[in-house]
Amino acid sequence: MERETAARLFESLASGARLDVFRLLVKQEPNGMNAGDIAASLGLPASTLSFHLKALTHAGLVTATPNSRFIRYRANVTVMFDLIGYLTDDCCGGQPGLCVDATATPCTTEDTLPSCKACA
Amino acid sequence: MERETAARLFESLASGARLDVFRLLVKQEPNGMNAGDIAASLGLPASTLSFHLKALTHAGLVTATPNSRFIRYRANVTVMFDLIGYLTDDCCGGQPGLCVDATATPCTTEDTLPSCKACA
DNA sequence: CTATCATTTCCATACTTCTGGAATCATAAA
DNA sequence: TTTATGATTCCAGAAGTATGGAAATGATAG
Repeated sequence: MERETAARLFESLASGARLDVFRLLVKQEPNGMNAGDIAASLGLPASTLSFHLKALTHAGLVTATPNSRFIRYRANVTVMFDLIGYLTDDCCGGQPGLCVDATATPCTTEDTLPSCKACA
Repeated sequence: MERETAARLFESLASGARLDVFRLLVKQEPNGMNAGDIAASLGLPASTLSFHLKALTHAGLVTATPNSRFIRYRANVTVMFDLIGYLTDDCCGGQPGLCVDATATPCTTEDTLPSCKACA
């Protein structure tokens, strides 16, 4: 991943409103939501939400697919995982056993999560 | 994690310079680096680097420990993993099998990575 | 005490982002 | 065609962020 791409992705998450939008869409995967439903769900004015949705889609964290008069927004979880991988890449210089022991459960199987690639 | 905390953390990563600094420190874990060495390594003016280090430490992603005339900076990987967990929390509404199948290797053991907690 | 060095703070300038009402666009139903 | 509705764009003011040279701070060595 390019550095400027990652910076743009993080910037698109650097506001409370956009975090709310993105996390809501992550929860709604893989169905997504219409802009109006997002606005109603979060209590945001339409123009404000549109501003933030544009930032998220332009960064690539969210996809927009028009459907008649509606536009369905979805979180792009692949990009999200790529971004996490970029952040944690070569963590601890690739030496195992140095990293934090954070407990968690992977998403689908035991080994499908991108993080700290070099620490294995 | 509080929403505003997460937004501040993402904002602290929303610039190419700060991404370079943080990723460099992630690689250097658990040793850290002095400000001067970071500046030399990345080719940044001292005042500019200080500005960005302040943003990272204020957000909590980086810790600073004075040591004689030097100040040693370290990446706070625990906060980083908490942030990843916040982003991926309740992914896909907690339903397994809906998420992307991203290939990766965990950091220390097979189950130490925080991500998509609800999808297990 | 003085010199030196690592780092931060100060400062002004330039630039970018955030917000939400009003206007606009686009699609679909009557 | 007219009307209603979902969604975006436009706009301007307010607020925040980035940059880097110069000055200040603070600690160590001689």
